[in-house]
Amino acid sequence: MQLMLTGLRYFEEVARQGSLRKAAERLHVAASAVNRQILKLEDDLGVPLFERLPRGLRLSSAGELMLAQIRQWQRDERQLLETLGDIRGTGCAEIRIATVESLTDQVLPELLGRFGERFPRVRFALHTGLTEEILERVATGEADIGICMNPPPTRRIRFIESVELQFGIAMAPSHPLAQASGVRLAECSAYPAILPDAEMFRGSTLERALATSDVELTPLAGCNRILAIKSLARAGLGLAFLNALDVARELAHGELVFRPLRDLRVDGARLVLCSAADRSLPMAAEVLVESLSQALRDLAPPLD
Amino acid sequence: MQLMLTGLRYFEEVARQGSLRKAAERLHVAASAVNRQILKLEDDLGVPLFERLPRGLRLSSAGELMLAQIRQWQRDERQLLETLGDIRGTGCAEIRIATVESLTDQVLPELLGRFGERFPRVRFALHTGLTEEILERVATGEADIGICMNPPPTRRIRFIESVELQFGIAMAPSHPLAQASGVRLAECSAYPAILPDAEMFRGSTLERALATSDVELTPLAGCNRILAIKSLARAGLGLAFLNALDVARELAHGELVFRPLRDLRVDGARLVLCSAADRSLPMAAEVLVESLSQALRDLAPPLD
DNA sequence: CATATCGTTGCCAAAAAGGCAACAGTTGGC
DNA sequence: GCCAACTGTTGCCTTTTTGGCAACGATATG
Repeated sequence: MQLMLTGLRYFEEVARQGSLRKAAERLHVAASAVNRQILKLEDDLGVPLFERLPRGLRLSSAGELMLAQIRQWQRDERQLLETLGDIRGTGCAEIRIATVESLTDQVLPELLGRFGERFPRVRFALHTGLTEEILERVATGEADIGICMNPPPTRRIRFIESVELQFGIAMAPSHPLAQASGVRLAECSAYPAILPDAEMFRGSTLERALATSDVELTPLAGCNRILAIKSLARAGLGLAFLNALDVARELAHGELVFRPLRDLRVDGARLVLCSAADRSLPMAAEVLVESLSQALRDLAPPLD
Repeated sequence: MQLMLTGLRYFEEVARQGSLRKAAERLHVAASAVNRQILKLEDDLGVPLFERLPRGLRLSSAGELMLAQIRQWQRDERQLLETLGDIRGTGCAEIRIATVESLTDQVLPELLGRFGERFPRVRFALHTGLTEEILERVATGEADIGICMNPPPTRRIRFIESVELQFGIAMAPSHPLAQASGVRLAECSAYPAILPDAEMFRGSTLERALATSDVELTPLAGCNRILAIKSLARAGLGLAFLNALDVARELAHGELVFRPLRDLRVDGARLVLCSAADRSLPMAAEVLVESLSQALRDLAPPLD
């Protein structure tokens, strides 16, 4: 496997050896062949690359430049071939995932960990964002795989798997509603709410839930990070309107209590796995998609 | 003139066009030829570079990497060929000169200016230093041309031209000795002297002049820069022991007065042009050497 | 003066690349 | 539904490039 022109390889060896015949020997070719390549190079470039001495060849100024460049190219080639070698068998060196924030907390790390055992050489690029940005990245090819909430239908995107998450309220264990069994949306208005900011709110499950009712919440805080919303709820400041996945870890640790909203009749919290419609995924990415599909399906039966 | 493998050029064009036939058309070859190069590349690398769609080819992950590298190599190639083009006709893109400080004041700039009119694309690298360092640079090839004072004989260096400079004292016009016509070394001991520091003193003309006489100078200041020595002398602080070349510009401006030392009988101030013995100079450098030879010879008849 | 080593060149065989025509598959328009 | 217009691919052949071998002239070394 040689990406470089034979003449350049020969040139490098001649420069290294200072002699046509020595170079030819190491290259396992006839000296005349090497010589002709050098002469052709010099003729093409219009510049002598060597000065001819009675005992051999020595680089000219032009040759020095040429040699430096060739060495650089050889390094480039080695690295490229190494990376391509990694790709062989996996289809790619890196899988770029655009995802909602909540998956990066627990589900995705565990899944990627298992994936890494099977494909040790594949790296990952995670980017978290909101639905709009995720879809944009998938569509433009900046991301191979996307996982987002409630995506609008598009033919640029191929939707692979879709699961309905439980939507409800999360609160500190000390909160009055923590003991209630079936909470309605209207009951929540009596307590302070920790809401997402305008950008997160747009298109969210909560937006549609409020639109289909006449409930007015009493906002205490707005926030552009789920992590922050959860922290505020954990501190007992109020109710957080999230889905079960968002608080999976806090539930497991008993830091938060989750109650689904009983009267919610919008198909609100759809978590969707997707990729670009017009491109086929590398093999390893396809495998990862399959694992992700399974993982999402496992989320479907209510965690609690 | 193409330094890159044909297969890589074809690949780049195919990636650009997204189609074998379109690429083949732009490359002025048959589509089958292009196709075979691509297939051969993929076979050699063991990785598919394109995914085959009914409407053409699209880059795979491996192909993206490959393309990025090839684009880089194309940029490298353009720049290299440009530089080599500059070298064509001159033999080099840069001439590296190691020289004594005093030449960089007036003689060298003027000479390089004239040289630049004839070889506009040749750049220069000037390095000033003392004899030892200059010879070292020339010998190791760090410099193409050296100009130094009183070099010890070596067979690693080829001495091209050698001129004897007048050695004497430089002083402010107001100095008592400025009016004297023939000054002896012994007379100088009566006045403060501005001497070079230990490193500059070693091997210098002054060292040998003092060694062959029993004169004791009265040092006022030591200095490691000729410029500083001259400035001190110009300010009237004392006598500076230099050669005529060192003060050529100040003499022309009337800022200093120079008096050769009459009784000096050492072949002290030899300014020598040299290059490495074991390498031949690029054409442009050879021309510059010839100009320098002439310029040095022009210094030989006393300036004053 | 002999010998060894250097780059270079002519002649010929081997290998690589290119051209042409045909084939199989998909897409888009009528 | 069929035809035209694409696509990539393959077999057969010619052209071009590259390599091997032997010999030549020149230079340095013993």
